[in-house]
Amino acid sequence: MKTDDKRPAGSATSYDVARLAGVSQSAVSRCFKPDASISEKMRKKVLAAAAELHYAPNAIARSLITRRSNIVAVLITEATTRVTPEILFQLNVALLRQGLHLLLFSITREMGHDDIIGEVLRYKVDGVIACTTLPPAQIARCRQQGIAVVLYNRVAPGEQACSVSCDHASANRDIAERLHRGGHRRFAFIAGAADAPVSQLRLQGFVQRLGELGVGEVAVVHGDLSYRSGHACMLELLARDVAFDAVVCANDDMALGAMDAARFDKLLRVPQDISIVGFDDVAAAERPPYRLTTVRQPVEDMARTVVRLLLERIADPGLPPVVTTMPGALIVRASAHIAAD
Amino acid sequence: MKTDDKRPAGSATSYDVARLAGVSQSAVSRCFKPDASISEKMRKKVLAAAAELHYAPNAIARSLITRRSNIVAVLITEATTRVTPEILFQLNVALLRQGLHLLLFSITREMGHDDIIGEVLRYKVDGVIACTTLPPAQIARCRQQGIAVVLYNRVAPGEQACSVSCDHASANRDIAERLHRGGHRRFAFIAGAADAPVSQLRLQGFVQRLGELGVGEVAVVHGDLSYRSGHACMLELLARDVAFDAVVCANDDMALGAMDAARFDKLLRVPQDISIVGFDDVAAAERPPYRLTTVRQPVEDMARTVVRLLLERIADPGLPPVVTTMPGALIVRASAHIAAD
DNA sequence: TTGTACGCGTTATCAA
DNA sequence: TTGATAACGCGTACAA
Repeated sequence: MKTDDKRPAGSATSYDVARLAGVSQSAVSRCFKPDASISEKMRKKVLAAAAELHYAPNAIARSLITRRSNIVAVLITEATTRVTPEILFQLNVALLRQGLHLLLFSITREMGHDDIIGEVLRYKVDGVIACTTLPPAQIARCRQQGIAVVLYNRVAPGEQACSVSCDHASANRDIAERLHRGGHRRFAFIAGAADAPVSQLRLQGFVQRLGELGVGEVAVVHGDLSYRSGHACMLELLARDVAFDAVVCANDDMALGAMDAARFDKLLRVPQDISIVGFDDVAAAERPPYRLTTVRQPVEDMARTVVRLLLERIADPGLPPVVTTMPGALIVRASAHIAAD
Repeated sequence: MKTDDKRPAGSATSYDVARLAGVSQSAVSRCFKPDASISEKMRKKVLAAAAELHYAPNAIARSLITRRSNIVAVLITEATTRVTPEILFQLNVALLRQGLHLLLFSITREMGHDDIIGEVLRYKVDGVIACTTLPPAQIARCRQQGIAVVLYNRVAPGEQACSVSCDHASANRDIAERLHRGGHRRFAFIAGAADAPVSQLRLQGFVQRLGELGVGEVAVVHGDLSYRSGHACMLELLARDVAFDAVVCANDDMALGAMDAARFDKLLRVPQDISIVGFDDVAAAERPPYRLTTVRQPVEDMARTVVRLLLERIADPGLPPVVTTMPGALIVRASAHIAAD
C-alpha cells in the first residue's frame, strides 16, 4: 500500500496528525485539551486525522511541561499483599476513575526505604500512598518537593502527613468490653511484632479497656501476623501455667492458626473451652470450619478516602495534613462468647 | 541561612547541579550514565554537588529522549487478586531488580480493554504484562508500536505474543490418572465460566485423560471460581441423581466451597464418601480443616520467567514470541483417595 | 480562532 | 575528556 509508506514505526506524534489534517501542531494539541477555544470544523478535522493514526497525546511528554504526571506511587510490603490483597485493586480503581495511574513499589527487606523514595521522586509522581511505615525523613523529602503523601493504616509522627486508618484501638476496646460482658475474666493476646504499628494499636486498645474494667493482667505473646506464628503462639500460651479463656489476636491469619492449634493439636473446643477473636475478616473467617468473630475494615471506603485526600492535596498543596480514622465493623460469628450489643 | 536562598521549590535539575559544581550541564548528565568517559575528578565534584542538592535525573525527561521509560504495564482483574495475590508482588520485585517499574492497570467490567490499552500506550511503557485475556487486536496494536507483550497464564491465538503459563492440562491429566488408579470410576468436575481460559484447560486435561482410561462420562457444572459458587455447584451436583465419588474443581476456592457443602450441609465425609481435588494451593488448602489435595503453580518462577522474556524482547524487539509452560506441583494431602505416584 | 516560537529536563552529537 | 547545541513531544504565551 503506497499510502501507508510514510507511517512511522513508533506511534504518531502531534506533528504527524497536524500534517495529515493540514493544520498546525498547536491546533492538534488544543483539540486534546478539555476547555480549549477551537472551531467545530477544526476539531472534527483533527480528531479524524488522530483517529486514523491512532494518535493520543504522549503522557510522558505532556507531564514534562504541565508538571503533572497523573502518576501516583503506591508503596506496599508483602504483609499488605497477604492481609488485604484487595486494597491494591481498590486503590487502583479509585485512582483510574480520577484519571490517575498507579506506579507500584514493593518494599522488600534488601531494598531499603531510602532507595525506594529516591526512585519514586525520579518519576515525578503527583503523590505517594504508603501502605507501609514511611520514615519522617522520607516524608519530609516528599513534602519539600511538593508531593502529596497519604498514609494507609499508618500515622505520621507529629501529623506530618495525611493518613487514613481503621480505628484499630476502638474496635479492640469494644471487643474487650464485650468479651468481659460475655463473662470472660482471663485474657490472652497474640500480637504481631513489637514494632508493628497496627498490632500495637490493637493491643493497646484491648489492654487499656480491660484495665478500665479492672482486669490488670493480660498474657501477651508476639508472633509475626502469619497463620503459622498464630499456631505457635497459641501452643506457647497453652504450655504456660497461666489460665485464660479468651484469646484475641492482632489479625485473622494468626487467629485462624491459633484456632487450629487449640482444636486440632489440643482438642479444645471453640468457643466452649476458649473464645477466639481476630481482625481483618479475611475470606476464610466466615467459612463453616472457622466462623471467626472478627472486625472488618472498610477497605473500599478507606481506599476512596485516601484517593480523595490525595487529589485535594495535588490540587492545593497548601492544604494541611488530615488524620482520618474510620470505624471497623465487628462481625459476630461463633468463635467467641461475646455480648450481643 | 543565606546559602539556601536560591534552592528552588521543586527538585533540583542538572543545571542546578552544574552551576553548583561549576561545570557544564552535559557533564552532569554524563556522570549519571553508566559507561561514560569522564575524569575521576569531575565525577567526584559533580556527585558531591548532586548529593548536596538531592539530585537524581528526572526519569520522565530522560525517557523522552532515550525512548525507554523503564516502565512496564501490568494488567490484572479482580480475579487475579483473589486467586494469586502474590503474583503482583513477585512481578514487581522481579521488575525492580532489573531496574523496571510497574504501572498497574486494574480491569473492571465498566472499563473496557480498549480504553485501557489506549491509556497504556499513552504512557510509552517498554512492555506489557497481561494477567488477563487480551484481545488479538490489542496485542497487535502493541506489536505495531514495538512494545513487548508477555501473557501470564493466557495464550495468544496464533502465538502472536509471548506467554508463560502453568501447564494446567497436564496437571489435571495427572490428577485424572491418579484418581482412577486410586479406585475412582465416577467423576464430576466443577468448572469456572465456560469462557474462562485456565478453567477450560484444566477441564480439558481432566476429561481427556479420563476418556483415554475408558471413562466417557463426567458430570460438569459451571461456577465462577468463587468459594460461594463452589459451594452451590456441589449442592447442585448432589441434588442430581447421577452418582460420583470424586470431584475435581477448577480452582481451590471452589474446592473449599465444595468441601464445606459436602461436609457441613450434606454431612458427607471427605475423602471417605467423596474425594475432592483443587488447583492453586491457596493458603487455606493446607490447614487442618481442609488438607486439600491440589496443584501448586510455580508463581515465583513464572514471574521471573515473564520478566526475563520481557527484558529480552525490550532489548531486541525482533525476537519471535515464545510460548512457555511450566509444570505445576501436585500437593497430595488428605482430601482425596489418590495413587501415590 | 489560528499559527509561530519557545521551553519543560534530559540525552546525543559533534567540535574543541 | 569537556562543552555547546540540537533534538525528544508536548503545552502555552503571544501575535496575527
